[in-house]
Amino acid sequence: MSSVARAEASKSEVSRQRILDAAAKTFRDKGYVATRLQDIAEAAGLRAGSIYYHFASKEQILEAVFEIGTRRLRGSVSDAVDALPASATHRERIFTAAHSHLSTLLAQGDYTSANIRNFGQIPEEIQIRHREQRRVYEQDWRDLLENARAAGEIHADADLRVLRLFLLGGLNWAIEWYREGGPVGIDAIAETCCRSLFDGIAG
Amino acid sequence: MSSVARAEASKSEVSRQRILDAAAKTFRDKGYVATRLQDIAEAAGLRAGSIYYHFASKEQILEAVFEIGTRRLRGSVSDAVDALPASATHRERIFTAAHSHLSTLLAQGDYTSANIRNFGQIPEEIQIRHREQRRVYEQDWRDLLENARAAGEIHADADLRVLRLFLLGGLNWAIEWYREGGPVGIDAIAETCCRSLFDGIAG
DNA sequence: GTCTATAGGCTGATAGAC
DNA sequence: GTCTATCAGCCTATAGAC
Repeated sequence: MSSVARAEASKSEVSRQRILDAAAKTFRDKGYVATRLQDIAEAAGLRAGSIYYHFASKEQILEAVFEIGTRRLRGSVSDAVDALPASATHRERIFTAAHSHLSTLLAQGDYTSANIRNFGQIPEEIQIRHREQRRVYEQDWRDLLENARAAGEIHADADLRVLRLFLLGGLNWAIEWYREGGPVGIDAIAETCCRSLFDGIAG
Repeated sequence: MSSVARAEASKSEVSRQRILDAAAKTFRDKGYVATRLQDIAEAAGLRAGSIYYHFASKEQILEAVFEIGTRRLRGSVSDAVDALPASATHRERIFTAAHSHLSTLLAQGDYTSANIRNFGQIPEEIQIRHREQRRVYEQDWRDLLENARAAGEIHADADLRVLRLFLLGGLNWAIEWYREGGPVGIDAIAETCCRSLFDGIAG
């Protein structure tokens, strides 16, 4: 009976999800162009031709992965910051946001890191279509930093744009070197980066 | 007469150089896999087939670009730091290194940025072959930071590994957003990042 | 929904003329 | 040294059976 307001996902949705998961992982690891439909199909447990029942083209898979990646990132960070008590300092908010950003990137699936790693090298048309979505997330960060400065928690003459790009860039870069089970955990990275940036490393 | 101890480059060397320049730029912009021999040939002013007089394969072009990229980066940074007076503080050394790193990345050709942008997504075999070269450059940075800490210019309990990866990552990330003639220059970026990291941004 | 089979286009690489 | 011509292989996408 299809009228059960379906409590569980349809077969189609399950496959679609498997394809997206596999694509995100492979895009992240090898890059979009180097990824073959066959790679995605193998990892998703079906044949390459079957993908076209769910997606019209390889590009559409990329766009879906990107869309999910940015949405999840923004969602995680927003949720984490919103969960803080109203009494939280701006510094605490920024730390929480940074931690959530890093955690989403490194531990919560490949959509976000696939997005970040491939964005600069994909066809311009697709970049343009997804730039707006990115801008929204960046705006969240602008607000975080500006509010902190307005409250006097960041000194008045700081260049917030470069600061934002530097902080997020340094965190994003962890994609290139972080390994699960390695010498440093996600908490420690977020902690070190934020504390260093706020308090300085000078002895 | 070929015995003039050749003051100018041979025709072959000129073409080889043109190919490498074109390849570095295209690898940087579109990525290694998405770059066609034809793209390189067009930018270098010859036909795709002619490339094989100079290189045995596309992979060999990549390896040459990588080798040059890392060598130039290390050379620039070393030269800049060595040019400082012996009286320079460790902080000045680190700033100079950061500035030179950034400058090489953003203003001095595409070899270094092609390397940095593609490294994580190329075949593992090539990664391994070039990892040693990278390690040498990273060691330069380890030394810079450790010397600074030993001299008391970085506080004693700092996690230098994460700090190094954070700083270099934040600088490397500028590849993704820096535009020549944009609102912020290279000097300003290096200055903001280093000063923020050393002195902190807390108000 | 997923399969197999294959069309159609592109690209890295080679061969031989000049 | 560089060209043209071409081969061989691969990969996206489609068609039709089940």
